[in-house]
Amino acid sequence: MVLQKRLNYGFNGYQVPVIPRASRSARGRGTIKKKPDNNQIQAFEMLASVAGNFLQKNESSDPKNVVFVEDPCSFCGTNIKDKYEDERRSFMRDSFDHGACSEIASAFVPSMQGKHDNHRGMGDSSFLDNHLEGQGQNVLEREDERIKRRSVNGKTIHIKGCSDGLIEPCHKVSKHCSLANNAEKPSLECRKHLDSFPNGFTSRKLVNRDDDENLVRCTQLNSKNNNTSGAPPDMPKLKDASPIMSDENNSRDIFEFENLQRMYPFKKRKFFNQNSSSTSDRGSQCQGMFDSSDTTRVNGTNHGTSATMLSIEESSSIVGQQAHSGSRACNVKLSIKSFKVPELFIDIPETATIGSLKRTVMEAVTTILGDELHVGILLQGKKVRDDSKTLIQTGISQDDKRHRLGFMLEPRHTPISPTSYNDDPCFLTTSSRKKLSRQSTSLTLQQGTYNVSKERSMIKIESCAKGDLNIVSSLEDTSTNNNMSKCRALVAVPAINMEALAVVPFWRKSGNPDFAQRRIRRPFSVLEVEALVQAVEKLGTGRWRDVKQRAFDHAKHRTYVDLKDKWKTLVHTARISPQQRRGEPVPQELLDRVLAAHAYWSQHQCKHQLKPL
DNA sequence: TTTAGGG
DNA sequence: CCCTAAA
Repeated sequence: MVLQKRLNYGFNGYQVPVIPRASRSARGRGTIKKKPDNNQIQAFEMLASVAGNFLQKNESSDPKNVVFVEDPCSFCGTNIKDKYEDERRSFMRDSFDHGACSEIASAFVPSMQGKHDNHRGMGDSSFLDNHLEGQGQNVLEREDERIKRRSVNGKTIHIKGCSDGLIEPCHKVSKHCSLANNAEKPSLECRKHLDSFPNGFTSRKLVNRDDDENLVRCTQLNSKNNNTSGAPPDMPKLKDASPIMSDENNSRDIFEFENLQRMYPFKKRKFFNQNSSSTSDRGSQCQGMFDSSDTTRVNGTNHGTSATMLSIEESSSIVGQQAHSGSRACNVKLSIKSFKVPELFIDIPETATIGSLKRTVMEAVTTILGDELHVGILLQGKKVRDDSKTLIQTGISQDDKRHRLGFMLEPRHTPISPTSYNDDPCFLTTSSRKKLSRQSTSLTLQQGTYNVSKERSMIKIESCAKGDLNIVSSLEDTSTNNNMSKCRALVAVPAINMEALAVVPFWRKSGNPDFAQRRIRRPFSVLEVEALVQAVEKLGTGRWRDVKQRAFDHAKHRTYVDLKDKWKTLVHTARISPQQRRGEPVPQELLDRVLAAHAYWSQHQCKHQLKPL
């Protein structure tokens, strides 16, 4: 079926980090490959998809067919609006107070369209405040006003009650989607779902309900449909309900299905279209959720192009699909590009027990993920099971940056193959990883750069969008020069996939390539070039380690491979005309020396001996 | 781990 | 800069 195809397509885009080559070829630099934070983003996007659904309007080709659900839902027995508002407030209170990413705020503030910029840093309190105080109020308390506003925008919003179950609508969606073109009938019923964000996102009440199988299903993707190599991502499993749908239930999931898959193609294309992202641009990858139900939200540069499912610009978080909405039944006019989970700070004494650490982390994470999960802790790849040990006893101290502490979110009721990740979580077999990952999210403690008091270990939890990791890693480079190196960033790596929600944190060395991040680009300065030239003149072109040691021993970010590469480019640069050269101009004198040295050492095999030039 | 080269 | 075969 078409939907499945599209879904899998999207998943593949995520699963298989194909982005790199394609994007890299565009410019050959500043692109990302197998970024760990992509996975993170994915994961949280999955969450976002639920959250986003709340705001999503699933507009048909006819913008008039925008429907909101207002009345209490008989299924959940809750007034959606009230519930949403409660959740929103709770979320805001719990999260934003701690410097949550502003993007989240926007996610909860549908009326702030157009006000969201990329590059919003975390903890942009003023930004948050503004919207929380101002427009945030509009979300529900002033629903009518919002409706008015929308109406002014030429859209008619119908408010309709949710009279039946939350799930039932799902199976109707496909129909409605197909009808969407005709603007016959908006997928009204679907909206019940969509608009019940709290139910899907933070509300465990609903999810926990034993009789709420349907709802659970609706927040899951059909894992059976992994008919391609890539395992489809999944929502974090908030409940140990069966994520597997029976055939008869299949249609029910179409809706969520749709919403999720909708997102992926965009994401995928985004990367492919990321034709000029410089390193610094990656900081902008931290995006929030946006309500782009209003077409005014559409970013002018990334929509309306022929790339129906393609266009997502780096800086935009939502892509309007006006241009082709009419030609595709199920196209929605918005997509969540990325979703940032607010950072959480955990300040815990070293003498605290592992158990308390777990609980603390759990508390924080629970705010977002719901509390049907518990935290597992990995240290050096091994699970720490003894809750009574103290952190220090376990080897978790602020002074040791290398202990590589990892946190996992695991479903309470789902036994996780102990052998699998006990031995080495980084080398899970595909199958075992699938088992694990289905309901697990991993949080990894990575070296970071946060200040911490001497007596306490401050662990920063943050979901990382691309930019974040970038920041972290770049700070790492300079950590030796500041006093921040003793801290760590706890990076949430919710690699949530349908089939493979990897528990695997990111030991780069462990060989898991999915968690590698391209280093930031650092052009060589003339001084560096000079040092390099001088060293090569002395040592030759085949002893890069020595060159490194000799001239760049203190430049942690310059590896001998870097130096070798630089020499390569220097030779090339020296051979081309000055007009063709780019970047900071290298003095001709240096380039001459490069050629000379290169020529010399080409003749004289630099056999481990210092040869005078 | 390093080197050497292609991408 | 990345990725890797080879050494």
